[in-house]
Amino acid sequence: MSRRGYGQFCGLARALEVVGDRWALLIVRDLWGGPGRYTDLAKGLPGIPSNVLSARLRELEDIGVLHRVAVPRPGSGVVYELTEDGRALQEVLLGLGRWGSRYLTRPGDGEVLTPACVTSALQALFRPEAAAGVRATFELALSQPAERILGPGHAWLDEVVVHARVEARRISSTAGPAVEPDLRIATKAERMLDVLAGTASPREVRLSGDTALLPVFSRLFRLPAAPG
Amino acid sequence: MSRRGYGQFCGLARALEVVGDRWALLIVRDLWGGPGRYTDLAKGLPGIPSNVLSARLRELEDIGVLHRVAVPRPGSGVVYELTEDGRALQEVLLGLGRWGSRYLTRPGDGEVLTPACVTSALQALFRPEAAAGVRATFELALSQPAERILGPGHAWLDEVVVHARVEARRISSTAGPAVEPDLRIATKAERMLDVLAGTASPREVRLSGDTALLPVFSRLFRLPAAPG
DNA sequence: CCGGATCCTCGGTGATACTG
DNA sequence: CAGTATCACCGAGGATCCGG
Repeated sequence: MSRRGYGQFCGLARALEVVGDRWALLIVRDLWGGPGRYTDLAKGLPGIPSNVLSARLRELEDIGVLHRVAVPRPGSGVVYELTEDGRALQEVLLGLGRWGSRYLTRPGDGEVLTPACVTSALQALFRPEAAAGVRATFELALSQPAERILGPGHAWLDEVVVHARVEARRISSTAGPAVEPDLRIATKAERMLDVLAGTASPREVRLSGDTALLPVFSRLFRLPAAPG
Repeated sequence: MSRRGYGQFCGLARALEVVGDRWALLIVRDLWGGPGRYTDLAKGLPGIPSNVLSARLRELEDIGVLHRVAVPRPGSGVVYELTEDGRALQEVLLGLGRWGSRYLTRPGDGEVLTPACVTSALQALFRPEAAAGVRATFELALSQPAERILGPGHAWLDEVVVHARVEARRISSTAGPAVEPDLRIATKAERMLDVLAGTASPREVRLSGDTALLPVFSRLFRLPAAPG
């Protein structure tokens, strides 16, 4: 982190010098879904100081993890996009997210869900071996209580909607609603892990579409065992 | 990092809160080879302030990534050992180290090799598909120039010796010399990547044992393409 | 509104010295 | 050997302001 290195000729140390700064890897995560503009990133990273976001974007660009692209129209027009080196981080970050999800129980105080949180979780926890023969599109709508406020001026989405397409033992997950989901799952944000684990109470989950697909959906994912 | 979280209910964010602090992942890396004591860690992490090492160890212990074990004899007797959750980080860190190794060219100013750097690199860059039929023990001795000094009071190893056992398409890599290596490779630290890539000049490498195994050794590893 | 730049504060980090 | 104590410093946090 910082300009100060670790003094070691080591791939891991070098990686941490390059993307170990605070917020850096979350920026990379938020750009998985495609190019994003400064304001999109700021929205997906509630609480990041604007000067830090600005500094990280410049550092990550200098390093070659992302590059800025001028977009013709509309808007003032500059988006940030991952380079090939940046996309090469995806499998690593999925693994790190999978590891970290063992420390997730329910949203803590002041913790919110963002679309990138959900899409990355779906990809990280996906079990290809359990997806044989599954071919469906799922839409997930997670609502967050308005009380969960970070502070003045910090906006966040009161409902996070993402969708996932499962096909050929692979999953692709994108922010936003699906055009025609086979199953739509709506619940509170704090129930997300229960839905993935298959332990959610039916009374807490509102379904639309092919209801029988819910257990199919849950079996697609594996949550790591709790620590200890 | 720090006590301040990211405000997101996300596995990746949680992981970064837990092990994203500076030095934390390098401590985990240095404990792969087995339990180590405070002084061993300090030696393997040249430049880490003692208070930071102390703080990280306590934090990582609180979280459950490692735990301290009282060792009967000899010495005052306390070693740090990875827990199961800590060992679960290995594959992730190998991936991160593999990603970061694309930014390695040669040791920069003030950069040293440590045994953990070399053993983790061997494991990270190993290609199982290229190890079919290979069954051998290699010893690697990398010498570092004495001029590469970090500062007063910072000791480091002037020669890093590790060994690797390749068998059944797997590699195990350990610090220290091998009991009876099939091939011993000695060169300067700055030539390490050349040896792994198979592009080292024969004049720069001193071999002992079955010399014909050198190309076999080099083909066991793949270095990522340079960035850009 | 977008894309930052600027200013200030606070606390983690780095470096050194010291102790059970 | 295994840390704790102390202090300077600089990056992160937080708010505000500015040019297109």
